[in-house]
Amino acid sequence: MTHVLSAPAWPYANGPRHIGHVAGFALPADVFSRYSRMAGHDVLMVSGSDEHGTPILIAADEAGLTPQELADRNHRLIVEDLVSLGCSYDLYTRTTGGNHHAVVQELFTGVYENGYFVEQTTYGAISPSTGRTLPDRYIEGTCPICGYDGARGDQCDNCGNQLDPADLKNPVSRINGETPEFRETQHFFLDLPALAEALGAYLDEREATGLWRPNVIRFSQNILKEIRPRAMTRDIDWGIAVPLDGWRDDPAKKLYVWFDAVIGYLSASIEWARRQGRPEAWRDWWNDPAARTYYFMGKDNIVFHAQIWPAELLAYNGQGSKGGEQHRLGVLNLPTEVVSSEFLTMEGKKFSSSKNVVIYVRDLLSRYQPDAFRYFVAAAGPENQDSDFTWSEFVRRTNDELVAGWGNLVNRTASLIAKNFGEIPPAGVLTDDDERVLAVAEQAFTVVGDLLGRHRQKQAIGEAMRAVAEVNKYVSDTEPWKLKGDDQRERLGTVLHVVAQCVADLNLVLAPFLPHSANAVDAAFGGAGDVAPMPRIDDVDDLEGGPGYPVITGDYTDVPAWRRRPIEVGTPVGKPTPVFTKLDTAVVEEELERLGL
RNA sequence: GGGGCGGUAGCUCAGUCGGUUAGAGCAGAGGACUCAUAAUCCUUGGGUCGUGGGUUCGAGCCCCACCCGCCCUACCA
Repeated sequence: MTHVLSAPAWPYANGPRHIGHVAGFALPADVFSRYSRMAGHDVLMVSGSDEHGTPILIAADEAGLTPQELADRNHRLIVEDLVSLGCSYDLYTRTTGGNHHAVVQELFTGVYENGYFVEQTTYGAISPSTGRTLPDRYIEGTCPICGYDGARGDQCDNCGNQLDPADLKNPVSRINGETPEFRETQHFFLDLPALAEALGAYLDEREATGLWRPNVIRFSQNILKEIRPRAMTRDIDWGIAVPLDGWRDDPAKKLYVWFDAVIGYLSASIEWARRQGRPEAWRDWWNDPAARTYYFMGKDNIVFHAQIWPAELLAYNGQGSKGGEQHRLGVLNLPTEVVSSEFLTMEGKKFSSSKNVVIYVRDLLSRYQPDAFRYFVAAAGPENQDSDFTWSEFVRRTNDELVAGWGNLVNRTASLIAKNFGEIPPAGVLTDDDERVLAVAEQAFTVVGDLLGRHRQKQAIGEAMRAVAEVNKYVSDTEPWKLKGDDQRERLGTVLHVVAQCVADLNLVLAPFLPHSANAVDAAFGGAGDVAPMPRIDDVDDLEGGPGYPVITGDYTDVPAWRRRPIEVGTPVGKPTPVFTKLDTAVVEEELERLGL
């Protein structure tokens, strides 16, 4: 019984999220969380919408909304999508909440008091009309190297060189066309060099566990070599105030969005505890060194989770080369494991909303079952390397593996039982074949559980499906439909009892992957249909008096244990309706057309 | 340009410490069965392991170079 923090990345709220996003963090984290709860751990799964930063401002301007209005709208959309997918967050909140602001300022203050912020003057582009930082990528001009006139401030798309925006000829803002002003400005930099030694020691210790994916640990070690102080404030009017005199009331200076976003894991844990009425309960996951904390994200976020976030924690803890003191939140745990996925592409291309190379979560869920998509992601997602979502492969996986493999086993089993007994029959004497297939199903808990604990979900679901195939084979081999007549009645009951037990076992094993259908399968065999608890949306008040907002939460304490649960003889089983929908292969054409392919 | 990861059957991928004849699923071919959403089960063909060198008794695996894809190298998130 361990405290396990499951921390999926915070979706950015500048628009609805596409399937590539959820494939990289929300779904793997949910599978892991669901499994961990069944395995008996105290799981806290927290995340939320990331709502600060320049892209939100720009999207709001384009939509004619305030940033808060835009964030409100997208937060609600993302909440609905994640609930539709069945992601079992204990709390899914947002970074514009009052609690988050307070926790971020506490972290900033602790880091500041420990001496890990250095104030530096930088030279950067500012929009004269708004006073906002103009990030490099939002400046356009003529490339000083090749003369291409559509070069971005960070890089020229024509010659590929990296640029300094101050060197661009005729620089203009891509946002409103005005000429940016390059001027000096004061910012707080996180003193990463002063934390580098502690970070290195931390990564060495993590590497020694052998648990991190090799590319993640190697990459993390590598970026440590060229570590520099990094600005943690911005010239922007949308974000969290810098809690220092002279800064606090400056409307044009806010904390850098990434400084606050990663703190969300902590603030959401605290928010969860406060909403539980047990305001100190979060400490079990954050102050107890025996707790384990797992962070799920795409590979582009490794630097923020394996360097910036641990650095913020070390600085707050006073564990860098400058020392320091403990603060109100105590000594906080660094990530046990940074579980980074690769990228999902779509029909061989990178996702791009602007080019219509995109499938939004809600579009997919409006036409297909959430578990069909969850199956695809678990079996063919970007766990270790980039993987490609194609509609033909989605249809094939759904029809040939989910429907024809697992769905068919469920259906034929329930059908045979309904037809012959109408309830779970008792088992008589077991043959070697009976014992063998029962062992396969029971061993699936060990095999699949071990893989899930090590974040090898592809292999895990593969092993589960291999067990499904073995049980299908057992049904074909024993031919229960041929066992007619009174003298074979007991044998028929035995076979069907054995298959029903195997189906019940595998249904629990598959529940982390396929929670919606796990409940449907459970119900088809006379259960309560509650083996996989589902999240819900609550509209809550802000804890610091701000406007209320929707959150995802749920009660997941009452889950079946990760082991065989003997089926009960006499449980009524009626004629089943198929759990999974077989897809017409014509949908491939339809969907490709929708994408203009 | 620098750093990292990957390239294995038509497709998607596995391949442990260097060790016998490189595996699985799907697709293809043939057969069995009829409980089941024409699902299931059995048999079977299919490979210059990106390219070229090297180390070794032995290389998919280790070393070097190159080609291709992706990520990072940003004040995007």
